[in-house]
Amino acid sequence: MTEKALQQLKTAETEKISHLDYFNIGITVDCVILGYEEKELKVQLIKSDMQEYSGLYSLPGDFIRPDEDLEAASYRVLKEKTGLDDVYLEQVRTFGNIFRHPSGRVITVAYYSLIDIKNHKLQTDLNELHWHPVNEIKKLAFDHKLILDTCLHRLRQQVMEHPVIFNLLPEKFSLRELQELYEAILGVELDRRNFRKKISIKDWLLDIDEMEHNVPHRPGKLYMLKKQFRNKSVKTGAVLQFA
Amino acid sequence: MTEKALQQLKTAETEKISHLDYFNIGITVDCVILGYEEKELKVQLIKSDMQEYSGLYSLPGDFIRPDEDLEAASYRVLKEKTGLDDVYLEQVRTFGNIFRHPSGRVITVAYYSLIDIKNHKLQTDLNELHWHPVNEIKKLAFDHKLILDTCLHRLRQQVMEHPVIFNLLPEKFSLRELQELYEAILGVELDRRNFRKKISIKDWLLDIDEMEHNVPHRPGKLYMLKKQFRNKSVKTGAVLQFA
DNA sequence: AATAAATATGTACTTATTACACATTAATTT
DNA sequence: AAATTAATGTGTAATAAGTACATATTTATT
Repeated sequence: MTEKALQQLKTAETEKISHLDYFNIGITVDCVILGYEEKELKVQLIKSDMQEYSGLYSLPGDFIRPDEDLEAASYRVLKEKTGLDDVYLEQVRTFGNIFRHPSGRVITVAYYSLIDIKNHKLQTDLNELHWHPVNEIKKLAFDHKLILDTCLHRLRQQVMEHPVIFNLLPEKFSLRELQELYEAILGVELDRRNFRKKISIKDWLLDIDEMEHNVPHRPGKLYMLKKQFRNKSVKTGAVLQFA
Repeated sequence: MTEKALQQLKTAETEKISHLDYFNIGITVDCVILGYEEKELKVQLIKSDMQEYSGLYSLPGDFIRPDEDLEAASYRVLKEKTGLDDVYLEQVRTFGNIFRHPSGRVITVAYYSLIDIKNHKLQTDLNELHWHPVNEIKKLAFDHKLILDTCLHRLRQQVMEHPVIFNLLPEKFSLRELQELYEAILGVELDRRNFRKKISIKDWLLDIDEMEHNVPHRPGKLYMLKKQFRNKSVKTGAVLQFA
């Protein structure tokens, strides 16, 4: 923003556009909270109780407080809705069409978060949020279907380049579980041998010399993500990548 | 955003957080306007006239008007600053740290734009913006260095996957010019033969059977980008890519 | 006419991707 | 206890993509 714009603002009360008008835009964060269960990618949704969208679900979100960073606002929403605070979270895009919200001008910054549904700290009873398989979602309140699709698109990009997918799995997992998760996110079938070769080349995994338990077939080996690849955000330091 | 948040807002005047507080956040767009000239990537900057940042340059930007879409706001800034309106423009990220702006709480949505410096419609005399080679920029006002770096990082990603780079070139260009542009953006040297092979495989270019003029060496052939690859935004339809 | 500087082009080598089959192990069934 | 089932675990050949590298050609300049 230029000084010119600020001057405009400071003297705005004497002009047509009033000072207040510039601040008459609400700004929120919306969170696409993703989990993985029963070979499906799922998202937390709440039933919209706005008349305009009765019967439709919407994404959890809230206004950004004037004394709160963007990331702090989305972490707060996450903590309120899931009880979790040490989670992967990434900004995706800001949505600001004039008529996107029936109650007035509201611009929203969309984040997506990846959590382990089996995390024992996860509390789903804090509110009226429930898991919904993303593939079954046809329509959402507001522009939330667009927001969801944009986040899923970004997730698919990230997954091909960075080890972010592990945030959706328990600490220990088998190669089969990992492959099924890739397949669920990318919507493709992968060849087991080629998949294992590719993962092996990445050198992300630690063989912890344990086996699966309670599976109705021959148990597979368990692995963990090496510590140096654990990420709570891809963006951390990312702008320095080419510096 | 949930209905609960709206309820909170509607009844806010009876509570500690006043209704006005929620709207007491300014929201702007900032534009990283990029061009290419003399084998260098350049960005349009204006000298900051804020006391806090005297002597430093900053990115062009402005407040979003209450009746204006996000994209409309950034197109408006672009049109005001360059006279151009048919340009490549893409949202990159929203920056909202509490103290990023000395005059108050201002959240900004960053866009980057790619323009052809030799476009005859370009008017650089509309304002006090000037081109600065991005590699020589060490410090900017506000958090604008971070915004610039984030946009450049995104540009480098896009360039590897999509034919966006052509927005920085005149309609007709030689393979040498194209290669030098890739080298400037990616900060690497490329092998001429391998580069040409890769470009040829992409099948982006139309051989228009013309040669360079006024070059102090053997002229090369000129090419154009095929029409179907002309993009004013990578995001157009992108969310449907995996649908 | 000679020189300089850039264009234009192809091949061998290495690395990555894809397609594909069989022996092994543990749980389950008979 | 033996047979069956269902998944794990592994390797190789074929193809495609990426990398390294040199020479003849064309135009402008000297």
